[in-house]
Order: sequence, then structure tokens, then C-alpha cells
Amino acid sequence: MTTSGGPPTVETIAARAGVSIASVSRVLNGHGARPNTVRRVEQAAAELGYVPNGVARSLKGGRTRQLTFAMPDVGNPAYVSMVRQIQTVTKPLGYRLLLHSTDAVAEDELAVVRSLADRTSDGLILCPIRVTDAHLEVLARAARPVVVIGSLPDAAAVDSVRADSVTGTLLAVRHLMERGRRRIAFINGPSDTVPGRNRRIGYETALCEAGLVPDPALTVTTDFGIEAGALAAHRLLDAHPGIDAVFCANDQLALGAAHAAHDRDLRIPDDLAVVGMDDSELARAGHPALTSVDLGSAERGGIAARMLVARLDGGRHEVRCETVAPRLVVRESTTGARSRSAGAGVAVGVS
Amino acid sequence: MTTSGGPPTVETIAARAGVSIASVSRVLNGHGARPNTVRRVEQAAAELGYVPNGVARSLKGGRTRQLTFAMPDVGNPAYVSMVRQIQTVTKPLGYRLLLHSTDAVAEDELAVVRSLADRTSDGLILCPIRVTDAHLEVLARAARPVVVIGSLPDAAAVDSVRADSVTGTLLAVRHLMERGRRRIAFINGPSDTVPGRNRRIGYETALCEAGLVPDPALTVTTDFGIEAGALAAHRLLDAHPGIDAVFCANDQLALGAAHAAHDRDLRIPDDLAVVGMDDSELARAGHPALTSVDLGSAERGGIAARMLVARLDGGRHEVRCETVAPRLVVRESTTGARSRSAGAGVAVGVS
DNA sequence: CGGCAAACTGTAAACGTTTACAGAGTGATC
DNA sequence: GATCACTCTGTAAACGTTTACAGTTTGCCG
Repeated sequence: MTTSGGPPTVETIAARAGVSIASVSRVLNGHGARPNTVRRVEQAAAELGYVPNGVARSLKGGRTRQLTFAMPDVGNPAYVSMVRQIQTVTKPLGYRLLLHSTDAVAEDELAVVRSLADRTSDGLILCPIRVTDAHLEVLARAARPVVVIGSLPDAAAVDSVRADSVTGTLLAVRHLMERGRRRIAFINGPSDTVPGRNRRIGYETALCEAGLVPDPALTVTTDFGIEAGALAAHRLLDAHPGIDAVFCANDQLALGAAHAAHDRDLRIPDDLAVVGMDDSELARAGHPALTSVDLGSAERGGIAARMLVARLDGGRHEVRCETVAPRLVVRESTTGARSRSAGAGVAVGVS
Repeated sequence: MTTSGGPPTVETIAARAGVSIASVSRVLNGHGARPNTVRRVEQAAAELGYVPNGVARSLKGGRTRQLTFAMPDVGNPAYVSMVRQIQTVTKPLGYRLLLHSTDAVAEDELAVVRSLADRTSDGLILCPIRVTDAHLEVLARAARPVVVIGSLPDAAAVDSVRADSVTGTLLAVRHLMERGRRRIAFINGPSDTVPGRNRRIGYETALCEAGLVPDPALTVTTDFGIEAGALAAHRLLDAHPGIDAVFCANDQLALGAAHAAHDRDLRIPDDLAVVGMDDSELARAGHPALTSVDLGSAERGGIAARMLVARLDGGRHEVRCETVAPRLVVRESTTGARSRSAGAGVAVGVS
């Protein structure tokens, strides 16, 4: 029996309205009750400012209406886009979002999947930095539904939605070649990841299909960041002054490369064309604005959220794997046209 | 009695270990137990992969170890900085973070404070867009501790941490005047907010203390955004070609102003100096890099998190209100010096 | 060996809500 | 008036964990 010291409970309301706790629950949840019972319960609840205890509801109902989004670093604009879209999908359905930064630590990714067993979250959307055997094992035994944003082996019985970095990179490098570029360098991010490898595949494929032989000296690998991109570009331009374009693994690196070009009095794109990836706000920040590959971060977030909600709604459908097609958003860093609508860009996609 | 269909419970472990459910709880929570009891319980728990139900723990223990962070828009880099710092403080203490975007809707802000009454969150950090009487009323009756990031009236019995937009704006405008600028325009963001008003106060104060009379025509108000900043700058420069500097309410607006200057073949900073606010990554994205006021977003997030945790640890101390001092990070958009470390900047603060 | 204190253990209740099920009430039909 | 079907209501139990309290066990000391 509750004491009078804490917030009102169904028992407090029942006593005040002169009905049972079951009637209180029925009235407040819209089940059958006589008009007189409804009136008395609603009046008592309003007078006492009764708010049902959500934890107790979760325990009895077997779900919390909370979803977890686990990603490497919320500071990365791609994940911010996903957060926004996940909330756009799930908030109207009454879900709350728990945010979990794994700090790109694989063990933390495993731990968050395992923590589903404590029942405080109804489901999980996970962006792993890479997928190991350990990932596949904990995912197979996850206590609640999981959707992975990223590539999974075909045998993995987990819903997933992924980007297509290969095609995105192909779009970018082809675009550069259509514009006459022949000495195209590549500044890759961390490459011991699926996207890192796919970018390299796309880069080399685009060169090969144009009859060019990829020169390993024109590829450098670095951590993400504006300064890191500038350093990498300086290194490339020091060693290979003839480079006429550079494709970068994200917009931060591309901005850094653009800064390096400016420092060397190279005009963009006349002397050096620059392409980024992710089409974040950073792509529109510089001058000229960056041509950038939009990998559909927000779209992936939205699809993942809808997949997860479908699973939670009792869906027992086949394992789903969707790929979001990339788009090349063309701006002045490759076209050179200067106008008042500098940041808008023209999108080129695969359809 | 639990059925055998769901995950193992304390009762399942107790039956397997041949002890009571109380002994299971005691062993797994490190309370007194005989070695033999410990061994049998731990073995049974390990064999069955037992994970305690977090929701049941929360109900019995009266707390969830979840904190809510409510802010207008996670897409704003200032709030991303806060999220990261809040997690840095709270995650090692075992707290999970619920993220709530209010979409700058005041009624949603009120609703999230009220939702504390459902007990699913132990506390709240709230970034209101403005503080109305309704805010003060729901905050006064909040069912769990709240810390506000923003300015509150002195009479509000709520912990808070705020920026000092007045001083930050003073720093920026003084810096421009120290560099000989006399026609300083001001592109403000939404001004029906406390920060919006404080920026205007700081701008006008700085001009007055230099013996200048603020010209209302040199101040425009706009929504945030790169494109919005460019439009505002074009309007200002069309009407007042003699402007030699522009101070902007955030880095997006400042980038837009810089684009407008480039479009008009105005050199930065020779013809037009530009200063932004927030010192986000955007400030380092353009060329030249922006001088920007760092209002200490991350620091405010960290302080708010520590205030909230102190309250949750039973603290009954006086209401706290802290102000984070701003710093001016000086870069090439006002100094003009071009170098290889283009994005680093030099910080000027109040100490 | 007996007494005492400390440690351990199991039973019952609590946390707050929802709902199955049995019983009571009501209205319609024969 | 009796019967049947439907609606409403209250009691008890469930959800899974923690812990107060009474009883039992163990070890030490005289």
C-alpha cells in the first residue's frame, strides 16, 4: 500500500473516486466503464495531477517504448542526420530515443547489443565501425530486434540498410574524368573499414574502366578532419605537382585539401578540382562550394527506423537488406561557375 | 511465477542453484553470502546467461539511471557539443542519455518537463528557446531535478548555466574596432530570444563605448543558415557599400556573409572583415578561416551535467547559476595573415 | 557444554500498473 | 417471471527485482 508521501498512484485515485484500482486503469486507458465511473475517476485524477508511472507500465506491458541508437560519434554530421530522421520517424509513434556513443570502440558496440537483455530498450539501431565474427554472434543472440546501418554478410539474419560507397566513389571519379581530369588523387579515411575498402574499390574501378592504371602513390590514408585533409593534400602536391583533381573520403578532408590548394595559390577547380563525400553542411561552407557525394545518411536513418518499428509491431517478415543509392551533388569545386546561388548544387544520381 | 518461455529471472536462478530468490539477489549485488551459495548462484547465472531486468530494478529502486537532454535541434553544432560533453560526464557514472528534440516548440519544452512525472527519467537538462511564465511554473513543479542551459530570472529556484552573449559580442565588436573598423554591420539571428537580445545589447554597447552611435540600418535580423547569411549580407552591402566589417550571430550566417563578399569580389578581411559566433567546425571550413566567438557550448554541457548529477546524489545545496565566459578565437577573416596553419586561430578571452 | 553475537537465509511484502476471471447488474426476448 | 447475453466491476495475480524482518546457523568465549 502506497504511502501519502510520494506521487499519487492508481490506489490514491481509486480511494478518492470510490472505485477499484482496476476501474481507475480502465477509465484512464479508455476501456469500458459507466459514465458515472468515468466522471469520478477523471475528476480525481485531474484534482491530484495523477501521471501514471511509466516504469511500472513498462514492467507490466513488457516494453518501454524506448529505442537505442548506437553510433561512433555524434559529432559526425552523418550521424546527426540519422538521429534527426530516426526521431522524425519514431517520435510520432510515441518512442523515445536513447543515444549511445560507442566512440568507435568495437567492444562497446558488442556491449550495447548485449545490454538489450536488460529490457530497458525495445530495440536498437547500430552503426558498427566494422563487423567482426563477435558482432555476428551477439547480433544473432540479441534479446530485442536490431537493425544495422552498414554492410553485413549475406548469412547474417539481421535487418540492415547500407550506403553504396563504391557507386558513390564511381560517380565522383567519373565526374572528374568527364571534366577532363587525368591525374586524380584519392585521400581516403580510415581504410580498415568496409566503407574505406569500398571507396578504394570505387576509385580503382573508375580509373580502370577509363583505361587508366591506378597509381598507388596517388592514394593516401588518414584519419578524418579538416587539418588532416590539408596535411594529406600538401603531401600529395609536394610529391606530385601534376595532380589535377582530388577525391576525398569526406567533406572535412575535402575542405582541408581545398585549403591546401589555396595556400599554394592553386585555383579551384581550374588547377585542382576537389570532391568530398557525405554532402554535409561543410560542403556548402567553403568558397567555392564543394561537389560532394550524398550517401543518403538521413534516408538510411529513416529506413532503419521504419525497419525496426516494423519488427516491433510483430512483423515476422524475411530479413531485409536495403541499399541507398548515392547522388553526386555538383557544385563549383569541380564546375567552376560562380553565381549568387553558390551553395545549391546540381544533383546527379543513379536511378 | 514466471513461465519458461522468457528470459531467466531470479526465480529461475534460485531454482537452479537451490537457494531463495533473496539469496540470488544478494549474491549478484555483492551482499553477504556463504561461499558455497555464491558459487552456486554465480554458476547458475552464468550457465543461463542471466541478465537482471533493468525495468524491474528501476521500479523497485525508484530511479532509472536515465537522463534526458532536451534541445531545439540536434542539427545545431552547439547542441552536438553539449551532447558529447554531457555523455562524457554521465556515461562513466552509469547514466544513459535520452535525447529529445523540441524543434524549438515552446509547448514541447513544457511537455518534456511535465513528462518527468512518469518517472522514466531521473533528471532533465533543458535548453529552452526562451523562458516564459509557463516555463517557470512547470519548472517549479518538476517531478525530478532539472538544470537549464540558458538564462533564468533570479527568482527561479532551478539550477542553470548560461553563456554570456553580451560579453562575447563585446569581444567581437571591440576586436573589429581595434583593427580600425568603423562601419560595422550586425546580422542577428532570431531576436525574440534572450541570446538574440543580448547580442544586440553587446553590439550597441561596444559601439557606444567607442563613441559611435549605433545605426539601426546596419542591423538586420534573419533565421539561421548559410544562405540566409548570404542574403542578409547582400542586402546590407547593397544599401551600405561603405560597410567595412560584419558581426554575425553564428558561424552559418558568417559563412554566408563571406560568400556574399566573395561574390562581390570583396577581399576578406581587407575590404570586409567577418566575425561569427559559436566557433563551430564551420568557422574553420572556409578560406579565410573565421574569427569567431566561442561561447563554451561544451563547457556549459559539462557543467549542467555535473549540476544535475550532484542534485541526483542527494545534494540539497543552494540554487546554482553559473556563467561561462566567452573567448574570441582570432583567425584570418579579421587578421588576414595567410599561413599553413590556417584553421588554428588565437584565442582572446575574459579571465 | 551453554550462552551470546554475528552472519546467513528464506518468507513476505513492496515498487505501480494492467488485466484475467468470476460475480453482479441490466436489458431484451419468450 | 424466467432466461440469456452483454456490460461493468472488484479481487487477485502478474510483471521481476530488492530488502525488511524473523528464524536458523556458526563460531567464539567462559
